[in-house]
Amino acid sequence: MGILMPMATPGADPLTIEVVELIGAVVARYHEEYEEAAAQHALTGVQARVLSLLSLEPLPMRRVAERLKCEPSNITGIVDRLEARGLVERRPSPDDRRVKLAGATEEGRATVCRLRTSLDFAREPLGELSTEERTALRDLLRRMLGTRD
Amino acid sequence: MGILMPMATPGADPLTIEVVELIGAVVARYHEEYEEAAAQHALTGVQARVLSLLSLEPLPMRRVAERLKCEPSNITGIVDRLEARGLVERRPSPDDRRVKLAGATEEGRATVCRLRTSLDFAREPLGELSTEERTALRDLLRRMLGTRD
DNA sequence: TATTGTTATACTCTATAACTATA
DNA sequence: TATAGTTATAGAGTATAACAATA
Repeated sequence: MGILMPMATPGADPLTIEVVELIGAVVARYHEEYEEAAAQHALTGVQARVLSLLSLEPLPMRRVAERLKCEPSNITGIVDRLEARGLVERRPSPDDRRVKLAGATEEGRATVCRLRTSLDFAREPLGELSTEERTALRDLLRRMLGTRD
Repeated sequence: MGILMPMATPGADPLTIEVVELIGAVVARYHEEYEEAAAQHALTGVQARVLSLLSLEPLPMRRVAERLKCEPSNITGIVDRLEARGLVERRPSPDDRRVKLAGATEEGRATVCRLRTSLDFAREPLGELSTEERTALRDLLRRMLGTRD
């Protein structure tokens, strides 16, 4: 665990540097908490990610790879391991017999629910902020990410 | 690549949910850009992280493991690979002959400099924000993270 | 005895390339 | 021929357990 990086930015003003460092801290915390929550259910971070994705709706393997930004060949093994534990099922697509749709089972969806409960990143640190502050944070993050709205 | 997670938070209000999603987007972007910048220098994310760490000051292997929040046995291989490329050196500690200090070489530090230049996460999206907005963002992130200051 | 770094082992994730079955 | 999923392979990161050297 732990793939994060504290990298000062040369040429930037101290304020920008501090903001970048704070974002790094948020990223680190987000990851740690996610991996921990996943581990509590004997899942890796990637497995938890795929399971959450498939709990919303069944997806062709290829789509899962796109979402994860990895090669399709990798999805085979990840879904294999989830399927072996009864959390995910593969079924052929009615439209195209080449396609397999992967979807969460009942138990898979239940696991995702418990996973969400473990993941207190949302409630805990954000709990410090008032509604006005959350709104301000939302607007700043939107602008940072170039979200049009 | 890609270990990130879009997880709605049940029970939370829409504003909180959106903020969590935005943070998820920032985390995803941060990771992608970091991995990309590392790959441009034929480094993995973890290697770039360790190299940056050691470019500041030499550290005992054990300390590197603590910073990365992983088992010390893993650091051996990571430093081996960096050392094989001449980016890092091991030398015995003068204080304790059990300890090995890992430090970046001249070339290692040069690589870290180039890495930083590639990593435009700081300048680009933050460039959208005025000084006042950056200050506001800094204060909100500080409060979120419980930074005392 | 305890600690530091290493080795050995096994598992997961990753990219690449080749294969199969469909289209 | 093109596409979806798989298999095979190799490399990297990870945790666990056992080991040598040193404290």
